[in-house]
Amino acid sequence: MKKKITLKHIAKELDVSISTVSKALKNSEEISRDTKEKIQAFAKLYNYRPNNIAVSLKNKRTKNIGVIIPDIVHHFFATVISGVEKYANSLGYNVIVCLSDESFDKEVINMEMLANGSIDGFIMSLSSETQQKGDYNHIKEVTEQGIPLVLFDRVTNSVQCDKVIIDDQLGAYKATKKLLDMGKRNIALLTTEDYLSVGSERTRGYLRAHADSNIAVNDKNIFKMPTMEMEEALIRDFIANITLDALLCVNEIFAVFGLKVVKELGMKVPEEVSVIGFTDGLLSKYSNPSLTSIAQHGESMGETAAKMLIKRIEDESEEEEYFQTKIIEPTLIEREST
Amino acid sequence: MKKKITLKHIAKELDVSISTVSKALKNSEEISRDTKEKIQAFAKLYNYRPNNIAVSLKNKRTKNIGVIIPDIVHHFFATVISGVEKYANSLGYNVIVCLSDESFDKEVINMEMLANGSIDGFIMSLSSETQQKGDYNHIKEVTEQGIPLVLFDRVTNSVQCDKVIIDDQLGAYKATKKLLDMGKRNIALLTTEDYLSVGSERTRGYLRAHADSNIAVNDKNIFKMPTMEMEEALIRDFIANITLDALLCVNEIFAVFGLKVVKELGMKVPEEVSVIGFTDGLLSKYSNPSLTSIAQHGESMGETAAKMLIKRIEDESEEEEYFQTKIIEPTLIEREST
DNA sequence: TTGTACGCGTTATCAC
DNA sequence: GTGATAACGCGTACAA
Repeated sequence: MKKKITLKHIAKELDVSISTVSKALKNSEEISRDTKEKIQAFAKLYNYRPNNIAVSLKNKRTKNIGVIIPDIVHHFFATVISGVEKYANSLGYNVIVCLSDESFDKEVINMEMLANGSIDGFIMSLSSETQQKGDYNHIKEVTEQGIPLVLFDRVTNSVQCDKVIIDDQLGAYKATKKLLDMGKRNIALLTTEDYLSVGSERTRGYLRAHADSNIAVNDKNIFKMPTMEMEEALIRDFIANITLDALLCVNEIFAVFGLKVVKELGMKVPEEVSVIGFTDGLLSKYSNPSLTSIAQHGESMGETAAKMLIKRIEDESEEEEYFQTKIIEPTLIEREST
Repeated sequence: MKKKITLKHIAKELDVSISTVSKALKNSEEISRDTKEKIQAFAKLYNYRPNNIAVSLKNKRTKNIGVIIPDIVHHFFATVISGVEKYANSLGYNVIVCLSDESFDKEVINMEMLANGSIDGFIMSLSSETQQKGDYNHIKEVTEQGIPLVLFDRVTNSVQCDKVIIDDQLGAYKATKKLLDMGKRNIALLTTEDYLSVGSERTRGYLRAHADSNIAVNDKNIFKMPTMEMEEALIRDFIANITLDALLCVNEIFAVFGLKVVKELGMKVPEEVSVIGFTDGLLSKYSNPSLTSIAQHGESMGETAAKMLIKRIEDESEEEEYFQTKIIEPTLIEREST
């Protein structure tokens, strides 16, 4: 087992000082060609690499980005991670992923863990429990310490920081409008309780589309799921007890399951009932019939968030405190279900 | 902006030495009650937390685990991450995720980046390109440095280390046997080239099941995809040019798409053609009809891997070099497609 | 009971 | 051209 080699080892072996080695490896002009060559050859031979931890301690820069998301199994979050990863890696940053599991406590613990020097900045999406409680002190503490933060997707006005979101209202509006224009008049909406920022925005878009078309909304056609959890029975009940000619869902899991229920109840898709979901993931693409859906562009969201964060991290002039909110436009992907 | 507070600050503020502060915060017996109380109160007030980086440098322990996977969008890998995360976090470890994107080079770069002190150990699944090249030097270097490593799912015999896999051969065997027992005689197999360890194992299971039942295999019924990529045209061609009464696929994306093609070609599922896939993810669960599939238990795989790794990390007695391979038994989940 | 000194690995400054 | 020294923040053996 050959242990990791350090500057000290090289120095001793070659009988020079540590600082000489350090400079030589940086190709400093101060060092003679001979010495440099000797040291560089030796370092290459033993595959010397500076210890990241020591460098971090010295520079007060870790080159790590902390990403906290509620859940990794949802396709949307996975794509965001992927986007963050790509951009961050290209600039030499690592990505530390923590899952809050939709729990306030886990979110707090993870943030604290990372905030003590492990990372240079955060990218996060709030857990549903956090949004429900409306308690953002753990986040404020972090920003007050001067650690840059970018919130995405599930955000809040209570925290001053950079944000990346999609225009959820517009997404829902577009989808609803399309359905209305197709002549649908009984569009069921399967959304979440209002404390989830995205749920309430999407509900708003649905309502606005109706208002714009001067079409009344039947309250019975709207169902707000208590959490992001799939509760099949609730969805079954909802759909079975209304008459609908279209179904709009706030995520693709709800959508694909809703689609299934609709078919089981004997309605034809898309002939009798059209279905549209949010998140253009594999589920939408490969469901049967394939789902028309509102793409949230997770990868580009992740990339944008990473870009904003790294800019903040590397920007020395910590003067200006104006924060930006980037809004990504959702896209309607039409498939077989409409 | 209140900067992060250090022992030094506290010491200066309270006019004691740094070591006194350090000891007091650890509730050392050496320090008088008065001093301890004073220091602890002050620390709590200013929300003191030790700097992880400094502690890491000192202890040569980062409490970070590096996870390298080919891809995060595949449901299977996402569940593994989730399993690793849960177990690791419960013991105070962070998880650093890197994606190799099925690329050898990215895999090497990421490993090197993390190996220089950022993590205490690796959990990884080989990229397809790495398996194809059969070049494992970057991995051997890491293990030779004494960094613990656990390989999962896509593994190789060329590297000596702990491993967690599912019994892929058995999984395919079970599925094939079931189909044969149902009277199916033209079972198409949609797999990958043999260089992918899981693909070749699954193919083997398929063949063994036929042999055990004394049923000849028609070579035309086996198609090996060149990569893990979905290439819709290839799958279409394959299925259109054979006669089949069942379809077995090595992952759920292939399966759900295969299902679609079969239906488009006018065959009824499951009446005329049965379909079974690997990976019991959301796609399988919510496809239409829902897919019978072989569960790989990703979450428990992740948890097992994390458990093995952390044990290795925390085990001081680096004597014994016997490595384990944990084999998780796949489960056949029966749904509507068979 | 408290403080001094040292080391973890690196880098930057300054002295020779 | 080379080397000694200090510093990043923490913890601990040892000295006072």
